[in-house]
Amino acid sequence: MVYLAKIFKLNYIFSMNKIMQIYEKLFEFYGPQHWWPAEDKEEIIIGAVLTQNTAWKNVEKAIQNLKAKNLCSLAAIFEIDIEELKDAIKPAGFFNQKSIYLKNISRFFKEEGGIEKLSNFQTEKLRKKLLNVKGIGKETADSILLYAFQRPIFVIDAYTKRLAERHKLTEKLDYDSLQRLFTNNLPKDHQLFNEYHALIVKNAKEFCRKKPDCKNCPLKEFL
DNA sequence: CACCAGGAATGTA
DNA sequence: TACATTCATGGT
Repeated sequence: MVYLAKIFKLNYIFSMNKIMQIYEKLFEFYGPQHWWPAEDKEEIIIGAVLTQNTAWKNVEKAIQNLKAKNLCSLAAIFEIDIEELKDAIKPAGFFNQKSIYLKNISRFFKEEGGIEKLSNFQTEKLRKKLLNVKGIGKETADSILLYAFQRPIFVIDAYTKRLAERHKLTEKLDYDSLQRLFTNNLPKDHQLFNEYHALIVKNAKEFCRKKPDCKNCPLKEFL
């Protein structure tokens, strides 16, 4: 029974919790989101840093600048002069810090022998290694784990927090509590976690930014 | 003009 | 542990 429930497309057979119901509603409304929007895993990792507290639109410009200079890889970022790196990522903001963060991450992957080697580590071990890199916090680490390494780790962001708040999914709104909430109420499926987080972002951008438009939101019935 | 965006590090009590 | 501050560009 529990095993069958892991096949999330059949989960409706069993009693669906609120977390799962919200996912079903979002997926029904928006369909698959095809995240992470990037050509390869290294671009995901780079984008994960660039998007820290930054509109994705600006990250896209920075990524394009990097690609135009053949800098959109960890090896290239490791080698390039940091001032030139700053110049390329400038549209994404916080370029003084992010240039250092990207250098740190590129050095980390170099020292660890690349993505292939790191793929051999268990998820929790890999997560701790990522968190040791200055510039990678919980959300960035989890984004990399989920979208680049395909690990079943649920990403919590400001949108997820606001969703849990508005729909009264829980009392405790800190990162770890929210992550446990979603993890404990969903089948541990990386593809499901992938879509769910992307759908939360999609929905927030469409109905919650600026003037909240709750009457047309697919989640209005859960308020 | 103010406010926010797919956060994290650092400092304070 | 629990908040407050700082970082910076570009869109609304």
